[in-house]
Amino acid sequence: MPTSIKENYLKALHYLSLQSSEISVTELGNAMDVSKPTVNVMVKNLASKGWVVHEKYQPIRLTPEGKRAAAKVIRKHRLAELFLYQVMGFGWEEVHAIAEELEHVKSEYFFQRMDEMLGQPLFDPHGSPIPDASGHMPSTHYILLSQVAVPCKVVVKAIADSSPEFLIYLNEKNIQLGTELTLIHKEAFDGNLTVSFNHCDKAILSQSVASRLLVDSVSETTKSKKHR
Amino acid sequence: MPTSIKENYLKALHYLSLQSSEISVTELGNAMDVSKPTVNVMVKNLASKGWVVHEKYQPIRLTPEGKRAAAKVIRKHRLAELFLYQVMGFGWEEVHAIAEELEHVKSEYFFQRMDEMLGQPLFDPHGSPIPDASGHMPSTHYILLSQVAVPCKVVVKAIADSSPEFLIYLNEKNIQLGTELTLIHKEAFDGNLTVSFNHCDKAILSQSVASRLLVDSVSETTKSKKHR
DNA sequence: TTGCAAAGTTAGATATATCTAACATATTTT
DNA sequence: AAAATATGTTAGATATATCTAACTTTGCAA
Repeated sequence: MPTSIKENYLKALHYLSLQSSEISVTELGNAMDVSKPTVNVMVKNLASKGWVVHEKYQPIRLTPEGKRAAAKVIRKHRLAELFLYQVMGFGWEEVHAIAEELEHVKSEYFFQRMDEMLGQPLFDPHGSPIPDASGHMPSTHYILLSQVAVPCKVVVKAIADSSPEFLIYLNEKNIQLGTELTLIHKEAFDGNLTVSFNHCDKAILSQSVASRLLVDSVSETTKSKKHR
Repeated sequence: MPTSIKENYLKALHYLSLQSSEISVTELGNAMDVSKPTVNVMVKNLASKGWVVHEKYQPIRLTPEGKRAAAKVIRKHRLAELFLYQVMGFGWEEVHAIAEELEHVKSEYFFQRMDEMLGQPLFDPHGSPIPDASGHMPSTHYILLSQVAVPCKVVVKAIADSSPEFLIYLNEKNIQLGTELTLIHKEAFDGNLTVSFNHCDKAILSQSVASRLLVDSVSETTKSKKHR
């Protein structure tokens, strides 16, 4: 069983692996907000547990067991977030911070019961998929709003940044998961996107915002309606 | 803010204080399952935080701030137990172990919300009173079943031992909080108590069991019906 | 009232997770 | 290709929480 600190390293390694499976000591140090020597020591430790592979001056890489261990922590985090949102009535901008603590609770029963109460949910309140109990991370195929070509119609599927600041911004703009955005114009200079939604709202979303929203394109033939 | 280990020492000190406000290093070591030197170091640490007073070779004593800090942890524990029982449907024999973890969650919102959802409850599933948010521990006046003179009628008000083993025993015997016990006979030799309850059940409760049940005597005039 | 056992303390070691300072290796730039 | 910069490692220190071994104090009993 990893300590909660090691669990946090595993999570960080998972998120960094999304960019590239090869992770540098510096990157991990920045992500965990610790010095490079600290990373060095910890990586040796994680390697001895079989969660990463690492050779001198080489990049760090999660092993399959490491990925599974990370997914189990992320499962707990996301189940907790959805529980806090759905059962306890917290706002989607509040759940992340509390889930950061709950994810380290060891009791499997606690999360099993959450899972049951929520009906084996597939997504957390920010649209991120919930890994299964055996540590399998579901894959998603969403794209960043910033990478969509205009004009186009898309649906907001997930949020790539769960910070309260960003979520409160979305609350104010009235953008939620499932909101259908019609992309009207993209400013070449700064990437600002003019969008309309909810049949009347209109907004200009900065590059910064667009790169934090994961969307799915709405095919004219309205075919795929799989999840949420 | 105490670390979760210090929170456990505070809890142990609270429970030992119920017997006598003067606590020995040995007692605390036994309660925490650590060596005496470990207690020594930790007590210095707790004293530097103002939670205990301790002079060389003297007994340890919780300060008012220490009592308040302990009560806050116990509040979290008991709120968590009731939440697990009432909202999440765990058995009263399961909640203690999970609450041992949840009590260390720092987020005040989490417990505030539990408190609201449960309607500012006064007692946990084992009948123990829930301290208020400012760290005030309510007093109770219940007596141990083992100390009641027979014949008599009493109501089970609280359980002095939340171990799954004991609670499962009570489940099997069909004894719950609120169960009215008619004490028929007390064996002088071993303290075995013959009791009847639920209008038909009868049981012989050992000294060991009777000393783990907190009861209130049922006055013939059926006056006080304050809590649960 | 002395002597010994129980209780408490000190000293020094270990494990985890962190740091800074100094050094080593890679990579990039000119 | 050499110099400069970035990246990574080693060594040694710190804080927390723990241990064992050895020593001290207290208090009871002979």
